Amino acid sequence: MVTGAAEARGRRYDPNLASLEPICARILARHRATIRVQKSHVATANLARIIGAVLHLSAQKGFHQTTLRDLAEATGLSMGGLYSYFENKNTLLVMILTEVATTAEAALRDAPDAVKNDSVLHLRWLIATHIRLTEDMQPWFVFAYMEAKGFPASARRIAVESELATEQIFADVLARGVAQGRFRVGDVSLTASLIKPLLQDWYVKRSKYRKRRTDVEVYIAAVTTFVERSILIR
Amino acid sequence: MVTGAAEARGRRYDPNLASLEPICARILARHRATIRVQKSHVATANLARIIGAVLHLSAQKGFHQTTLRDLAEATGLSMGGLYSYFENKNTLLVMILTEVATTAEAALRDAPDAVKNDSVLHLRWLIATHIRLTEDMQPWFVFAYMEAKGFPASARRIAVESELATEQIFADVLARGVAQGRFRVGDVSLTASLIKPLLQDWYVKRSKYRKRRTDVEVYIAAVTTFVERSILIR
DNA sequence: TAGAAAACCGAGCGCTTGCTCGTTTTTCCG
DNA sequence: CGGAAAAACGAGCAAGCGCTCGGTTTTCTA
Repeated sequence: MVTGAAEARGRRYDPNLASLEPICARILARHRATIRVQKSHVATANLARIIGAVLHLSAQKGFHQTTLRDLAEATGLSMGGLYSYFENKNTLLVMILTEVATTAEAALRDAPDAVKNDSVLHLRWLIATHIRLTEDMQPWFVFAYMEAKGFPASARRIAVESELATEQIFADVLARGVAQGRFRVGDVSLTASLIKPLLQDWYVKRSKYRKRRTDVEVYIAAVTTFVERSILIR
Repeated sequence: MVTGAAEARGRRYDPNLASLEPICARILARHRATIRVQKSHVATANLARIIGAVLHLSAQKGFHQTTLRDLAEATGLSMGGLYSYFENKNTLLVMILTEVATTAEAALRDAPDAVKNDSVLHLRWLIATHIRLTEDMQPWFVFAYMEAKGFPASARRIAVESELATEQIFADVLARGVAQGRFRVGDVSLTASLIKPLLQDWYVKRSKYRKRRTDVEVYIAAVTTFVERSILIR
């Protein structure tokens, strides 16, 4: 069971992808035009504090219930100071959503060639990478998952399209595996939609698994086994 | 594949469980002490309008973003009129959460005896019943799933405990099936936690499946096949 | 180290929110 | 039909919201 896990474990995604400061440097670059603070290291550091606080507070009471006064207190900045980093509260939401979407896509499309050539290994790699990435960026993914609703259609679309893009990556691998006679799958895209929630459960219900002391790698192994028993041709 | 679906399909849950008016009659009974409107049919009818509107508006913009003025307009009642049916906005949330929790538990514990005796049939029945129930009460379950967070710990506990109760029902059947030599399952409670998100996906991402024209029964069959291939001993 | 530029500050503005309460309308029944 | 009980009404209140802007502090450089 889960043979070849070693190969799949071999190369992970770039760790810079999932660390707060590098992410905020990328956000800064993307929003250079509207962020009024000039010095990059100051801007990056404060963005990290702001977004860290947004993620933390939103996880507790939700984004809408998080006020800018809460945020000021948590970051040590003032009301006015905050507004040098974003033009309005919605911008904050969009910053996070787009960053989650692009990071997820970048990480999942970056499989090593050796893995890409073998659909079984590739699926295994995708499962492991998705779970590890969302483990490292748990607050980000929870935020994108929970707060996307009820917002400017533009923001919602980012989240929905990202979800579909991820699903499509899985569907492609499934289709390839079927063509190669490795997988037995009735409806490829429906099966991909069944795998997705197995991956999402890890970050959406993270506290449940923490309480049960379920390890990430144990969860990865469980999902992998569960999926492979279901679709692998032996 | 999915043989014996006929038996499992034989008896469904009581349809009164999932219809708006009967549910609101139950809510009325539970909150008789605090609801100031005396006549039962008036109270039930208006409760149905109020809660229907809450579910509808919350699905669009979230519970917190739904104002009592929105609610007044949607129901045709006045601000003051609304307050004859609940003491504050949180009560509305608690009403819905508790009703979802008790209904889910009642429906899932109500398997026919013939089904209960066979762990494979029982698991099949649980999957089908869960998906059908959440299909019929989709707005309710989405509400409980999305809005539970960031609220008086009491309300959150209702949701979390309900989730665990459901999971336990599945775990029990899995354990029985393992004991009877019908299922091969490494970790019973971990497997139960993997089945749960497969069921939840149906109502959480309902619009995605609607867009793809995936039928409920097709989804039930897909989940059943997926799970059984994974754990059934052939 | 002086002075300009960059960063930060926070009281205050207009507006919305949950909720109340004195009043009006509707319902019911002798 | 009349009058009391039940139900519904909606303007108004205090509190809290996102956001601004004139002023202060910090940082950099010449």
